[in-house]
Amino acid sequence: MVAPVRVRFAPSPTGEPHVGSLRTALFNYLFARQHRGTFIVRIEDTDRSRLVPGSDQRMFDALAWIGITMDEGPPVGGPHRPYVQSERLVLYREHAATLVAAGHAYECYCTTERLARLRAQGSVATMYDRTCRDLTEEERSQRRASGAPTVIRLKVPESGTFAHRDLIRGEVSFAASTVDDTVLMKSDGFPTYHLAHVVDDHLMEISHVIRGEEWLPSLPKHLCLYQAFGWAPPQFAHLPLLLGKDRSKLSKRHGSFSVQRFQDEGYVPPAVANFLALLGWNPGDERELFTLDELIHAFSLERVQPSGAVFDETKLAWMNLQHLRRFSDDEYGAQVQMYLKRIPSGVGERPPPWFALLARAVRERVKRFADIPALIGFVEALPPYEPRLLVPKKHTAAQARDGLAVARQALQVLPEAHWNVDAIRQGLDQAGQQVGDRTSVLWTTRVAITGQAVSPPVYESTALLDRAEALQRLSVAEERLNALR
RNA sequence: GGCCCCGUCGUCUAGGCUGGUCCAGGACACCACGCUUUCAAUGUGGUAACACGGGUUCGAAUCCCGUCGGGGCUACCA
Repeated sequence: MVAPVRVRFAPSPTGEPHVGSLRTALFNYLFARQHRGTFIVRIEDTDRSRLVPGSDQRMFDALAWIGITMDEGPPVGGPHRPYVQSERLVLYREHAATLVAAGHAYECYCTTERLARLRAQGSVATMYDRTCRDLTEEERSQRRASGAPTVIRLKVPESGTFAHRDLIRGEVSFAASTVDDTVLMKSDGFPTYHLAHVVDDHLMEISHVIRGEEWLPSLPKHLCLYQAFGWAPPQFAHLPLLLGKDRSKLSKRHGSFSVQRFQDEGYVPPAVANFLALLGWNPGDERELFTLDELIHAFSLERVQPSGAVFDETKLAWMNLQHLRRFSDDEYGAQVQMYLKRIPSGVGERPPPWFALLARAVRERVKRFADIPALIGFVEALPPYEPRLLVPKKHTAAQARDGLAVARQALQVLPEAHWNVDAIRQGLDQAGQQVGDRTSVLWTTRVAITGQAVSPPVYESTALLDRAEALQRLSVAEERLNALR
């Protein structure tokens, strides 16, 4: 019987949730669910200077948005509460004291100024010079009496090797001589990430630590801590980094990659989850469209790649369209309605059927909801256009005038109650037959209705307008055509 | 500088552990043509990669060594 799977996602509440964090959360979640394990969220807020109030809640919202549910964490509680590190300070102090008492850690009285100077001059080694490591008891009480700020440092063995079998990279090892005597407890009484993380993971019985590759260099420190405490370390899996176009770690330099931004641009949660999952993982066959549930079944840590992955938004957009297709017109319309309400779109109040119609008009020509407003701007106001635009290529103004006239007649006979796409399509198609030239009917109508050469389909575009408004625009167009010589 | 990780089409990747079926497969993007007298979507076709150099072997994208390249970390931040 193997130990139950317990994984955790441990974000720092330092700002807007980022897609990189979301991916780490997702991999942890998929792994937990697949193994019928437990997914825990823990807030790592040990750095008071970088704390941004409210960002923990933003992160919970981002997780919920993409469909990740947590089994233990600040909002839901759990057997190992509290799940916020700033509320667990006593625990860290006790454990740090234990380490000092056992000779695995020591107090350090060096000032930050001295340490900075040390780093500045030493171009070779940037590690702590261990000045306070072997002080006598007398020397220590002397320093303490002088009121010097104190930190606690890990006493790393001078020789030996820290090795571990990473689930994604295989054997990784570090010579103890290259491992720094890291600070465990800061002078403000808060633990550093290293101490808090190891203590919590052990206390919370974490079985697998799945985190970004940027943590790989601190693995030996953590292994050293487990050793010092006499605890068995969990398994580790270091995920490949998410990269920008220039192949460096995704950061602000590359623009915004906040979860918020993707919501604002109208990407849907299953598409984002699908895309993020495929960054560094693949199912081993040629499938690439997955729902969250399908991901849970297909996922495996063994199939996660070790090399970094460039975040290609073009592919995300394509994938978004694929997921958008799973909505019916009504569902799609409802989503768009909610979306347009969130952003300033210029689209006024409309009944749900109107949005279903809108869905029909735009759904195959839009990859993200953010592209919709530009496509349907003509609905609220007819854009100015050159009368010449009404004349199709290889046609004369007279032909256009005829086509338009027949089109208007065909639509005019439609009563208000029959003002719908099907009737409009029928009317215009018949008009086209009557004239014997579809182009002169359809093209002129398109321009008259939308004021543009490029627009959603004529029938839908026309139906999106009120009957009176549509007829009005056709009349206007006829006049412009008449004025054309 | 030091430590560590990584290296297949522009991008995401399959294949590598168990060498031959890979003159390297799929997807996004791109190009061409078809459909549609809009745009898009879609269909068909196409361009495009095993970083380099040595080994091992009858045979290497696959194993070994080296080089080069890229990235991460190097705080009383996570």
